Amino acid sequence: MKKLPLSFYQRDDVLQIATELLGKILVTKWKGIITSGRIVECEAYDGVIDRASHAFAGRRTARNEIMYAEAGSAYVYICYGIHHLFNVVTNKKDIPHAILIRALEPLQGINEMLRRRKKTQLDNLLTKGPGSLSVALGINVGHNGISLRSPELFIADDGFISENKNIGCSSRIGVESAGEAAKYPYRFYIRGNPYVSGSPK
DNA sequence: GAGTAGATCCTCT
DNA sequence: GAGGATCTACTCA
Repeated sequence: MKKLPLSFYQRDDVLQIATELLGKILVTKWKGIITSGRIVECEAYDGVIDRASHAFAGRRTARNEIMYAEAGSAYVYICYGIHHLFNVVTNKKDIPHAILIRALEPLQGINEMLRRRKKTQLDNLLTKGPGSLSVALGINVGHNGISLRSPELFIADDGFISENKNIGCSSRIGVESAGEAAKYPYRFYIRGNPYVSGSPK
């Protein structure tokens, strides 16, 4: 299992990167405690031309500044006052592409994830949905801007065979008010995986 | 099992 | 002052 190189994140095609992120492993290691999960669902946000993106039309504020930073950074922000959403920043500096990680399949540290989620038994809701997986992996806004190749938080490839992914594609979730952009087929997921959020298609 | 409402607070207008 | 890249519990069937 090895960390993804920066060149993985620095490419132009955010949709391509999003599909390739499926099957990769997101790992956090806070205070020596490792938790990890395989990425089974994500959504691409296509920078300034995507109305659903925080950076639509070049908006640049203190909150979304990280979207304009170097590829391979983590963009974490709070939604609805409660949920911490974890994004991967891609493309070159000053091009605000990002990919929202929406669901994981738990791998390591399941007991710790259960404790963080205040659950007693593993079910397929543990890391389903962007707010839930952030809690399970211990991610919060304090991690905004850190590198995805740091010792505490990184994305790795364990050789998951891409041909077996069986990738599904649909419109994004929770962006109904974004007009035309709400219809873009920018959500990608692994078909049949029980940890994918929303209704399976 | 499906549908709905409430939680809760930071950010930008 | 409004609204948001959501989750959960509760109702009803």
